[in-house]
Amino acid sequence: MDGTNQQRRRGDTRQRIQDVALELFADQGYEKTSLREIAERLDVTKAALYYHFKTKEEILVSLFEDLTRPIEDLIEWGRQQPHTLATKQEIVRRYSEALAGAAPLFRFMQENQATVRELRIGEVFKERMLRLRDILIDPDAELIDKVRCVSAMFTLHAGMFVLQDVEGDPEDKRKAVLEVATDLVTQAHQGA
Amino acid sequence: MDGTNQQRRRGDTRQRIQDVALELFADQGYEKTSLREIAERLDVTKAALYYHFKTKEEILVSLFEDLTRPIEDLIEWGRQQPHTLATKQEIVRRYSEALAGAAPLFRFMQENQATVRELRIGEVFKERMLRLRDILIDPDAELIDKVRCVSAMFTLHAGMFVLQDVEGDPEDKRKAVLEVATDLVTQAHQGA
Amino acid sequence: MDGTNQQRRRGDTRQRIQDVALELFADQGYEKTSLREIAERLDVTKAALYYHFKTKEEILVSLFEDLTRPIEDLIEWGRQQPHTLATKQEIVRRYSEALAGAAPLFRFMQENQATVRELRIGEVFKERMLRLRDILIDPDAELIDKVRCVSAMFTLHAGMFVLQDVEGDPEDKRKAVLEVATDLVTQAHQGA
Amino acid sequence: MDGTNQQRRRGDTRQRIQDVALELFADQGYEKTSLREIAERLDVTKAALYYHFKTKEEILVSLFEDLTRPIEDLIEWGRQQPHTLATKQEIVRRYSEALAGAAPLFRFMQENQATVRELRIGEVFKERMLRLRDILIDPDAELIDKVRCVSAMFTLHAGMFVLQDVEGDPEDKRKAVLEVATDLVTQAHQGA
DNA sequence: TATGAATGAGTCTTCATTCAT
DNA sequence: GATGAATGAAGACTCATTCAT
Repeated sequence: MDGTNQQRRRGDTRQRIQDVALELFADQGYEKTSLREIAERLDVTKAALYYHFKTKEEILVSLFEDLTRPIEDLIEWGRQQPHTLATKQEIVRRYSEALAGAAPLFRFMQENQATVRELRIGEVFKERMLRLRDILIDPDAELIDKVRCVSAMFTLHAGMFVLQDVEGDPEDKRKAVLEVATDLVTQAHQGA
Repeated sequence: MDGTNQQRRRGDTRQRIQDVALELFADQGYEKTSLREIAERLDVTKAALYYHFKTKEEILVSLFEDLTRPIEDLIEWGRQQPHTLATKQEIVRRYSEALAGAAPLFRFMQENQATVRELRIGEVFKERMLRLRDILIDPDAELIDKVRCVSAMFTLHAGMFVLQDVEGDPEDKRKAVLEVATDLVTQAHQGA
Repeated sequence: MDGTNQQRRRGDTRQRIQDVALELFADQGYEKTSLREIAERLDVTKAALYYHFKTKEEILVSLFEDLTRPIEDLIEWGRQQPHTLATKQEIVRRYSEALAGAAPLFRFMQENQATVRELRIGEVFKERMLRLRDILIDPDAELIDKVRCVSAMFTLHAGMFVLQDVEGDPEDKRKAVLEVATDLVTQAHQGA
Repeated sequence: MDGTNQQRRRGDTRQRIQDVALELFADQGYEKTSLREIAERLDVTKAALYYHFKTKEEILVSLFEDLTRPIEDLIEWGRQQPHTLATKQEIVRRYSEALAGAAPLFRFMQENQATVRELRIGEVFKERMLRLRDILIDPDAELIDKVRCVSAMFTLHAGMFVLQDVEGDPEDKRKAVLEVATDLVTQAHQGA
């Protein structure tokens, strides 16, 4: 009976560590999640974690890299497009989808900014956000339009989590969030 | 010269603890800030902190209570007004000002959500935000208008910090953020 | 209304400290009772305790001295009597009464022996017990009779506390304990 | 020479912790024995203790469980016997032996009652003593006979430690204590 | 692929005590 | 007859990390 479970666990320990770690990081925060806790949940020893990852931070880095590759790709694609309104709207649309695919990670990033800032992924993430901003808004745009863009990005990032206690279908909510963000970017593009 | 310092330190240690704690909490996060660090900065012993505050969390609670009283008052005021568009705009305007007066604390709340959620102030803050939301938007409004309101609140909370690397006068930035938030609330009020 | 209380508290703080301390020491043990706790119960500051007593241990010493004076006197009296059976029985009877008059302290001594042993009163108490033993039993008596005497003393000391969960009038219990102890001493006196 | 020591230390650290802890607990009391002290004696770090035991209390619990199993068994056996005088005497005899096998622990329990009462083992121990009492004496017996039984138990528990400064062979002393306890139980059984 | 055993640095917190006022 | 403010030492406990096996 346990045989199947044991079998299945062969070879995918690394993946299971990532899964549990992400869940706990997102739930409790990075600092409050200890390697002991992760190990206990998986029924392995702490030392086993160190076979798969060099440090605690490395677990997070691996999650970040694995889960945000689509976003990295999206942004790189965006930089090579003409910065038309259509492109911007397309970017926002695809960004919204990408976020939905890695929701727990982004919830984590959102809720642990102080911690993330000190970590390796903090730098990477920040720089990525700046590249995204530079696609969505011209550096010479009016201040208020910059704010609109930043607001759109924030809405995308945080919208979902904050709406958790609002009733309604998650996909409907995502669409609503997307629409508001698109509006903001559109207004920003057209200037006051 | 030390004489004056010593003199001045008489009786205001509690305040000085709060000041240093807020700075460190906002800078490094709650968990990464140890009481040892706070004490060292003040050149007192850890035990001295415990003379003034019962626990580490109490320091944070005291900061929260001292600094967010105007906001609590504002929200209570708002609940007693008719929920007209004008009221909503007034609330947003005054909220923006109140936030500016406690910027470091709000930066802290924003960047340490995972931590704050487990703390006593997390509950209080969340409940306050819900009250604010209920002033800004009708519970029966369209989903998208709810999102607009939430987006407005987020814009106010996070706008300033995210714009830190954008050049420009802080007060100008605040005005821009306020304008975007006001727009969102206004759109939300008028429905699609 | 508080005036009377305040009035009454004038000048008897020392006594009140002793009362509260004894209660807490007996209830929770010496180490687990902090001066903070005592002070809080009395609604004074810790420093006030130090006005009346030089150290924590001194509070205990004062309790011991105040409450065990009758016992000290009793033992001194006993030493000057002829060591007849009648004397021994009389000693036991009066010891039982003396104990009842300082029950909380003796409960404390009984339940905190490890602690008391390291304290100043430990030595005094032990030496007193040896003097009592030497009254109750001849140094050349059979081993078993010595045990009987020690057992009698223990019965007196611990009997009451252990019988707390037995129903019945406290004074009846004391009488029963006294009778058993007297029996033991009598048997010891008469030898096998 | 250190080689052998090192060798020997492999794998029996848990046991060594228990040994040292029991010695120190019995000697100085529970509260006055710090984990630092235990660790230093063993030449390991405090953290090593926490690898083997979850808390300080757990060390004590493990000692209690390991050392009092025979007593638990004895009492369970006793409950299933008819409560005749012979059974009672047999119980007392075997209890005396069991105590001798765990003398330091019982000395500890005896001398740290206030502390033990607040600990997990306090409950267990108290309940065990009540079961023993219920074997030795009928709940409807005269008060004085109840006292005799309690006195017998106390004599067994405390007798040995108190006789430490009396000269004589330890086994002789144990026998004498046993005899006094047996007498008391016998008298109690036969009623006044 | 893991585990068992351990470490060193650090955490928050509590305590008895002191002393100027 | 007390308080306010502080200290130094110590407490139990947790953590990320290491390494021989």
